[in-house]
Amino acid sequence: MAKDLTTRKENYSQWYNNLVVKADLAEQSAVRGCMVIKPYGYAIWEFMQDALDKMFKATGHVNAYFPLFIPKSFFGREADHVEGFAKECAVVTHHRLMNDPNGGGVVVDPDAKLEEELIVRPTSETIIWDTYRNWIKSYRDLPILCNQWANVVRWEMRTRLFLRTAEFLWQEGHTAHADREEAVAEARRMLDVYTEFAEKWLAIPVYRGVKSANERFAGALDTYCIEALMQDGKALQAGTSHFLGQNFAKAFDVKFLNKENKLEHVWATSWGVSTRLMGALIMSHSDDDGLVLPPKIAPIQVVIVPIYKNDEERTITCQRGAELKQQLEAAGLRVKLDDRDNQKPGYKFHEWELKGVPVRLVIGPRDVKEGTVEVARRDLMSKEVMAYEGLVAKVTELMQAIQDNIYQKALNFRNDNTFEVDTWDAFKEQIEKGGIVHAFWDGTTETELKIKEETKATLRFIPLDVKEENGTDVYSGKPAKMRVYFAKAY
RNA sequence: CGGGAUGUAGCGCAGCCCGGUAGCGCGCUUCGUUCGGGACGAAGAGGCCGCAAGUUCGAAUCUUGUCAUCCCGACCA
Repeated sequence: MAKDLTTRKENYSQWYNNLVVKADLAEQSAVRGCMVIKPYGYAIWEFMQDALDKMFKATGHVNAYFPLFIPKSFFGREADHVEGFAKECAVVTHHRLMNDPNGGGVVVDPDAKLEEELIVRPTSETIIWDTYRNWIKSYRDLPILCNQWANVVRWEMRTRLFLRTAEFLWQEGHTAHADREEAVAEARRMLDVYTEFAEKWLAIPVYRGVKSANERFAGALDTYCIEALMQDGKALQAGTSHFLGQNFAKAFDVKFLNKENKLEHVWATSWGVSTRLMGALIMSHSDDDGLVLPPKIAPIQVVIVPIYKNDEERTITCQRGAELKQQLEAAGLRVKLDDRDNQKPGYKFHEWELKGVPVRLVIGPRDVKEGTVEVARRDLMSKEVMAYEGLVAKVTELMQAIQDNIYQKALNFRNDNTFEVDTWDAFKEQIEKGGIVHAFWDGTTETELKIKEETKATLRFIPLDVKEENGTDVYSGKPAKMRVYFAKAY
């Protein structure tokens, strides 16, 4: 176990907070609820951004940027939307500071009050749809497939590093379409993109589904989601894609002339993932020794640690290490040679394990003489001695093997912790223990809320293409047509 | 917004009950010895004790106020 890292069993939430800070991913800032993302954590986010951005572009999307500030009046236009976000908005009321004439330091200049307050965006539907009105006149202007990488602010009561911060980074796609079918297809397509990203890159298996009316995004007709299961048995919503219908087009008067020369409202989607994925990544794979990063998004994929007793040995092992680094980099790997002279090998081993580097190569004088290298895997915490010859190919293969193993392990955990239950007692008992529960639901919000009240479990999603079958609701005992998934969630 | 807790060196903490001018561990700096799983020795640097009043000859310590943060809930990506 890593020094000073709380174990998961001891206190899962403390383990998480501890790990985020110790692995140098992020730390609390001077501003309540806002974090500083440190270089190592930000590097992971950049790999996420890079992969997602490529996938967005491959599916025909382009990037744009819209303002941070939104006129207050915009929020009133869509009733559900304002209700959903009103309680967590940061509001700008003034535009100038001054020195307090009474010597109280810098104060807000009361003469600099804004005519209309500005809301720091909690999400950008309103400002974007106000803009789209000017962009869209004809069916020939559609579809619009825009994404933006941005920060947003939601004034949360209680925050946690990456999982829920007052300010967070995300991408938000906002698309406009000529008809309903195309918009629904777009929302579904982006759910596919998120699924692929979560599973192939982050090695996080996800369930795909649609939210109940109660859990739907404010202003959406349908909210599709990917849900992941964390190691403590709680679910985490990892991404959402919304079919917005014509709600925003109506609220912002966005119409187009169709082929029949008739004026119609535009159909919309929006979809996003955030730095919350960092939290999902950490909680899916990491252990009591620290982070476990899937090779595809690990800022450092291979770390090389030289072992030596004197200057001469230091020279030859570092030389061999540098040579190996060059070869690995030529093969496209991200490599760090840890030639610091002020730390002993043991210290370095623990540090890189804490930071989740997938593979560690150790080169001592013995290895140089015998043409070998010690190869250690972070995911298995195993090590073996391999020949220096042909090592590049072996390490390259290891990357995929580790990526697959991490995914498989998470998938097994997820499957082992998804339970089908048919009685209310079994439901309560299982929710208490943790995991995802698959049970019959009568389809009413009333039942959903009662279940939440009594067990704190929420209806996470209704599976896509859910099969209709007859059963009885696990709570109400009323006839039910389908099984859905419940869990306690982040 | 309810409940709990904490503010003393970069980090983690002790000292407070019983007032007398601040200490420990880690880290940091320099030198030497070390180096195949978190090294050791020696010598150093670093703090108006969250802030503001009050009591007192004297406050990290007592009183009052205030600010902030963290944790657990309710709400949310």
